[in-house]
Order: sequence, then structure tokens, then C-alpha cells
Amino acid sequence: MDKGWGLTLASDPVSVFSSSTNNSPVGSFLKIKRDFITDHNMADSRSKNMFQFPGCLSAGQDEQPPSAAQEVDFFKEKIINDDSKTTSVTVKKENPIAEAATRTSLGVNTGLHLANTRSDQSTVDDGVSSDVDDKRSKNNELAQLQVELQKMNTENRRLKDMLGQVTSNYSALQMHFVALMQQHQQQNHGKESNTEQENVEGKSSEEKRHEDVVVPRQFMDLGPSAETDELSNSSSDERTPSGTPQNHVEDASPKNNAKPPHDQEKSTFRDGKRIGREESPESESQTWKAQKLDPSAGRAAIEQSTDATMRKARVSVRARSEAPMITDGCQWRKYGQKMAKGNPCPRAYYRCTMAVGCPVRKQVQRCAEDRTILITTYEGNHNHPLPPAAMAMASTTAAAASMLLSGSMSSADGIMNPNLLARAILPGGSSNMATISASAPFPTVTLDLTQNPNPLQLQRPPPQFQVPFPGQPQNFGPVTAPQLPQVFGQALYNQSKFSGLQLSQEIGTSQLGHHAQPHLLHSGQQPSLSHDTLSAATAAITADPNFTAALAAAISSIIGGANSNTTATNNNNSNATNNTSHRN
DNA sequence: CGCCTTTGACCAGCGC
DNA sequence: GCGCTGGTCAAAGGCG
Repeated sequence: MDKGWGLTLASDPVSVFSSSTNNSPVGSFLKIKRDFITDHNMADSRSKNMFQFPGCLSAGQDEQPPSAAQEVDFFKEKIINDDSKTTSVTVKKENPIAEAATRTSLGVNTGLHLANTRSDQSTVDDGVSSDVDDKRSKNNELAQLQVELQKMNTENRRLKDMLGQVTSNYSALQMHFVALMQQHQQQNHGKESNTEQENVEGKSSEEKRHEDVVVPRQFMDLGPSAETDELSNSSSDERTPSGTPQNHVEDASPKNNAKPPHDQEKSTFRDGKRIGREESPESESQTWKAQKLDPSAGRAAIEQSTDATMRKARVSVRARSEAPMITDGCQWRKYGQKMAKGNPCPRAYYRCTMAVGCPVRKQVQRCAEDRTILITTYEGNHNHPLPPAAMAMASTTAAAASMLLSGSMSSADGIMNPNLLARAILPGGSSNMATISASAPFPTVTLDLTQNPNPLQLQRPPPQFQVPFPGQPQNFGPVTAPQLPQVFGQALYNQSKFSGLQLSQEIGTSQLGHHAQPHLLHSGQQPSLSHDTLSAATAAITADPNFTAALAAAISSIIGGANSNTTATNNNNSNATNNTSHRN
């Protein structure tokens, strides 16, 4: 896991070399490398430096300190140890060479050549011909190790850059749907005040300008989605969803990438689901039944368990509404109604009909205590692009579910310690707005919109947020803080923090707030990027297999579509259902 | 005519 | 095994 990400290995070689002045280079190198691999926390300054200054630090240490220190060691040890430690002498001569190779990005052959050259010199000095082969072989090994480290270091930097892009995109999407969410909220709850109404209208008009922007939801589904790509496409027993949809969403994006978002939206929502049915011979309803019949379908046990957990993740939204159902932008079809135990009000079951086979379900039930409160429980993620109006709620629920699953998968803290997740969602002491149900059969995040949020929290977001969305050049203009719904804004903003992917709050307020900077981590100059945040992010990434898988998928997709940065984070399982048109 | 809602029936999971 | 409960299916009817 760690090695796969290469994050931990990033600039470590530099630190290794700089700190290995007194010991045998080989021994110190191996030792530190081993420690580094095993130590995920990396609380020492070395690790902090690595994350804080991914690029600059590496370069700086590559340039001067290591070579100097090692040269000192070289002569020193050579004088002290004549014949007894020829091996170590050779090795020490190798490190500077390897570093030189690192600095100049030399290939393997070059490094070997240089190593051999110096080893020959040392051999001549020693006059021992029998050790030449050993020296050369060890030099070769070391050179290869150095080259390998160089590659990993490079890869790590690239991953960091990508992580920065993913993070910024994720942040942008969050802010977008957060803004949309407020619009929805206010529309649903009626115009309570003229001032608010004006704000809503003003924002609505602003957002209508960008209404054509269908933001792919791949980032929203980072956690669970990537991992469930294969699951959804395959057919395992899942009629649901959380995983399945994500795939489809991500699948849809690649094809859509060819089109500008504007066209994408039009083509996507102009046609109804009928076309979707025609285009997808295997309708998902059929797939569902087939999946029911063939539950096993050759899925790994881990995947099944993961998917099962994801399938059961739910996001419950409590909102005051006189209407029988809150308007969340999606089209729903009622397929059942039951009298739930302990509640005189019937529970209605809806499924999303915006796309064929969309696995999203929702249950609507009035609160027994206060019947003005409508409890809407969402399950699953949409497998189709969403209009902006629907993006808000869908993204919110997806993000909340993702957060919940991300926390529950790896450490079970989300389940075992509900307060942790609740505070992760709303750390500002407003945990009453978001609760995690630990005893429920399904991990459930409850977002309570019935309570007025703390007005002070309005001040927390940056006064103006320019969405840094490289893939969406048009973006949607600056979104002012007062437009952000506090509940979802805080929830998502901090949930990302919890997941470790998102930028720290300091970044969000200072960096993103000032100007769009897509490559936050790439710059390596984030003074506000706290060590704790980075450490937490690293820990979260390394600790949560799902998260890492999702991030890996996202990054891999970025790599695959690096040139076209439109919706580069989509997983690339092309799926016919994704291009199915959707009625809007 | 097609879509949607209603509603009884059916199924699966769980606890006793 | 039985009953309870949650969730879903599907036939029937309503509506535009």
C-alpha cells in the first residue's frame, strides 16, 4: 500500500543520505529505508519536511548537504578502514555518484558506468583484485537501488502533483454543490424572508449562467467509487449501489469528455430514459434481477464485503417540509409504501428515474415526533449525470456516504466512535446537525437541516471562492460565502478533511480563497499547509484501503487523461449506460 | 397510451 | 421453525 503510493518513499532518499553521515552508507540506507517504510506516521522533522516541501526540499538536499557529508565520510572511512571495509568504502563512493545520477536524471547505465569508474579507482588504490567483482556487483546493486529510488521519488512527486489536482478539483466540486444546495434549501423551505429570497434569486441567476456545467461526480465518489468500479460493472449481487453508480458515473464521463460540459449536459438530459433503455440492451433492471440470481459472479470476498457495506451506507436528511417529498432535483418514482414500526406515518419508497437502472433509492417518512419534519434517507449514488439542482443533494449524500464508508472501512472509527465522524462532519461544535448512527443496521449519516446553524459558521468559508477547476474552464464564477449552506458546507468541507484527501481548512480559507491554484501540492510552497493536516491526510490515505483505491483510480485516470484535463478523474470503464440520455 | 401511484403480495433477514 | 419487519415487486387503476 505504502509502496504502491510511493508517497512515503518520496523524498526519503534525500533524508537518508543527509542523515547517514556517520554510518556505513549501506547500512544506514537500508536501515532508514526500512524504518521509513514501517513508520507511517513519520512524526519526525524528516517526514514533515518531505510533505511540506515536496519539491523544494528534495532539490535542496539533493544539491548540497548530502554530497558534502558523504564525501567527508568517504575520505574519513577510507583512512580509517583500509582493507577491512573495502566494501563500505566502495559503497560510500557510490552514493555521491548515485546522487549525481539523481540530480541529472541519468539512466541506469550511466549510473553504473560512473560507479564502476570510481570503484576501479579505489580498487587500484587498494591493489586488491579479488574484491573488484564484489565491489562492482555491489556497486551495481546500489546503483540500481539509487535509480529505483530516483524513479520512486519522481513518481512520488508526480503523485503529489496529481493529488493536489484531485484535491483542488474535489474542493471545487464541493463548493459548487454546496452553493447549489443552498439554493435548493431555500427553494424547498419557501421564501421565509425577502432578503433571503433575493439572495437566492441572485444566486440562482448566477448559477443559471453556469447551469450547463454538469460537474462530473467522480470526485464526490472518491472513496467508495473507485473501488467498486469493477463491482458495479460486473454483476455481483448488488442491486444497490453505492458502488455501482459511481462506476457508471465515472464511466460516463470519459465518453463525455470528448464534448464540452455544455454539450454534455444538453445531450445527457435532453433525451429521456427511453433512449437510455434503447441504448442499453441490458437494462439495469434486468441486470438487477440477474444479479439477484447470480450473486457470486466471481467477485472477491473482499470486494463483496466492501460493496455490501457500501450498499448499506445511507444518508438521512431531516428537513422541515410540508410537501410530501422534498425537491432535490431528481425524478423519483414511488414503488412502495409501508407502515414502518414505531411511526404512524407511512414510509414511502422511491427510486430515481432519471436514468435507467439508477440504483439510488430514497425513503421518505415523516418524523413521528414532529410531522413537519420530513426524513429523507438516500441510498446509493446516481449512475448518471445530474442537473445542477440535483447535484447538490446527490453530491451531499454521496460525499457523506463516502465519508462514512471511508471511516468505517478502515478503522471502524466511524462506527465505533460516532462522535468522531460527527465531529469530522461538523467539528465546530454543531454536532447536533450531523449524527452518525452506530446502532443502525446500516451505517447512516443523518444531516439535520431542521435546526438553524450557528451564524458564526457563516464566516468560516472564504469570503470569496474562485473555483479552481481546471477541467471546467468556465467554472461558475465566484461564490460568496453567505451563499453557502452552513450544514452541507461544513459537513462536506470537513468530511473531506476527515478523509484526508481534502485540503486543510487553512488552505481552503487562505489559499483557495485568494486565488485559484489548481496545483496546491505541486507548488510545495504552502505555508498554511499544516504538518498535522498532511500527516492526517497521509495516515488516512495509507490507512484506508478504499480511500487509497479510490485515490489510485482517480490518479490513474488523471494519468491516463492528463492531456485532456476535462474530466480526467473519471474511471475509464466505458459503460453504455453512462451515455444513456436522461430526461430532465 | 404511457407514466405514475397505489397497494397487496412476496421475499429475505433477523430474533426468539 | 415461526413471526416480525423491512424492502421490493407487480398488477390494477388513475391521470394527463
